[in-house]
Formats: sequence, C-alpha cells, structure tokens
Amino acid sequence: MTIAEVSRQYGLSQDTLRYYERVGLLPAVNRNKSGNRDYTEDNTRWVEFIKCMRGAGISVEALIEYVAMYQKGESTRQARLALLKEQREAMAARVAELTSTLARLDKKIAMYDDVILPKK
Amino acid sequence: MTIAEVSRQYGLSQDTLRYYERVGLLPAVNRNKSGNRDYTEDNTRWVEFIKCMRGAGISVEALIEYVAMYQKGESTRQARLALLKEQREAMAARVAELTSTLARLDKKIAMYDDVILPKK
DNA sequence: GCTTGACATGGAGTGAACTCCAGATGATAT
DNA sequence: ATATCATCTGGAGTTCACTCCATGTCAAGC
Repeated sequence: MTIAEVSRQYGLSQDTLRYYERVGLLPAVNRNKSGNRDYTEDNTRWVEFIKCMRGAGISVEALIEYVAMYQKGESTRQARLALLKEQREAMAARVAELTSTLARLDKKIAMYDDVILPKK
Repeated sequence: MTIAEVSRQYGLSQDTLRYYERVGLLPAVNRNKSGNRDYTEDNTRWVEFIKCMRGAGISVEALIEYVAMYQKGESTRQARLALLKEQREAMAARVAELTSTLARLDKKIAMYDDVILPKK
C-alpha cells in the first residue's frame, strides 16, 4: 500500500504518517525499490492502532515508548503491560471527568439558564 | 479573596488566572485600592465553571465567546444555549470515543498481549 | 528527451494554551 | 527608613503535535 492509500484509508495526512514514523511512533515501514514507502498489512495495523490510541488522548511520547518496547521483544512484555494499564487508568479517569461534566452541562442546558445567575 | 487564595483553592496557577482574565475567559475581576485582584464569590464561581469546562476540553476560544455573550445580557440567551448544546454534543461524542477505546484497551490488557501478534 | 505526478528528506513554521520573566509598585514587618 | 513580600503588567518563551515548504529523485506517458 502506498502512503496515499494509507492516508486515505485511515484519515491521517501523509505528513502525519511520515512524522509518526520519524519519531518512532510507528515501526519503520518497508520501501519499494524506488525508495517509496510500501505499507504491509502489519504496518497498517499499527497505523490503525496508533490512530485509535492518539484519538483517545494517549500522548505521542507514551506511544513512542510502547512501540520501542514492543520492538525489543518479549523481555519488555511486563513493562508494556504496565504502560497500557497506566494509560487505561488515565483514560478511565478522563471518561469519569467528562461524564460528570457532561451531566452538569445537561443540567445547565435543561435549566435553559446559566449557572451564575444575575443577582437581581 | 486574593489571587493566591483562588489559585490554591481551584488549583489554577496565578499566571493562568491572569491569562484567563486577560483574554476574556473570565469576566474582569475587581481590584482593591492597591490595584490587586480581589475575587468576589461571583468571580470564583466563574473560575470554578471555567476550570470545569476547560477540564472537559471545551476550547478557550469557545469559552471566551460564551463569556462575552453572557456579559451582553439576555439578548444572547439563545446563542449561548446553542453554544452550550454544541459543546455538549462534542463532549458526548468524545465520551463515546473514549469509552469505546477504553473497552478495546481493556480487552487488550485482558489478553495480556498485543493487538499485533508476532507472526510465528 | 521532457514533462508530469507521486513521493522522498530535512528543517522551519503553526496554533493552542499556557508559563515564565523582568521590572515596577504597594503594603507590611523590623 | 529599609527590606521583604505579594502582586502587578507587558511581552517573550515553552510544549505538544502536527503541518508546511523547498528541493530532489524516480517512473511513466507523450
């Protein structure tokens, strides 16, 4: 798959795909004989995974660390799992925060008025 | 209340409080005779509200607009409500996205393994 | 052989949201 | 009076995560 195809398929710009690869957020992608990227299915699975995790707010830095550990193999399994659990907790906390603020906002909207009422 | 007290109470730095006020994200705060900020209860309610909304990811820009409309009075009620509803929808979408990614992450963790399995 | 188009690289630029800093001022403690 | 402290202002600096750009290469069509 070319970078244009991957870009279209996953909704990430070519620049972003190259950037992700450059900083180590995606494992290195194969090149064809003219030096252009040729994404394998394995590559695109990473793209999809990274896109999903970034979409949920996991930092580029954390994902770089995850990818780096993944590439070191089995010896990093525990550390990778720990990283995932940590991120999972942050994500759960975020969901809780958003959910509670959403409820507050719904209440505010239902009252069709502002939290801070003009004191007349 | 002094800026130091507000900062402590709401967990926002003094710089952030001044920044918020400067860009119009908080209505102007009263000053005492020596020119220092003296937050009223009304002021701190705004601080709390803004902190909460920012915490849920509503942009500074959108909140500035909301505050500006609020200060224009009743004539902006409809527009303010529309803004809130719009933000509510974005927030709900975000909760859905996070919830689904959280489920995926939980599954991944439960498998104690990676989505992309080494092909052996 | 030449143009066209996709892709490459390295590096600079961008936008959002703070965060930090220098220099000034006023109130308070010694 | 002097030193200390909190606060003030305007403006510059920082971080994150891209995004854009200039320049160069390669393969294919005319």
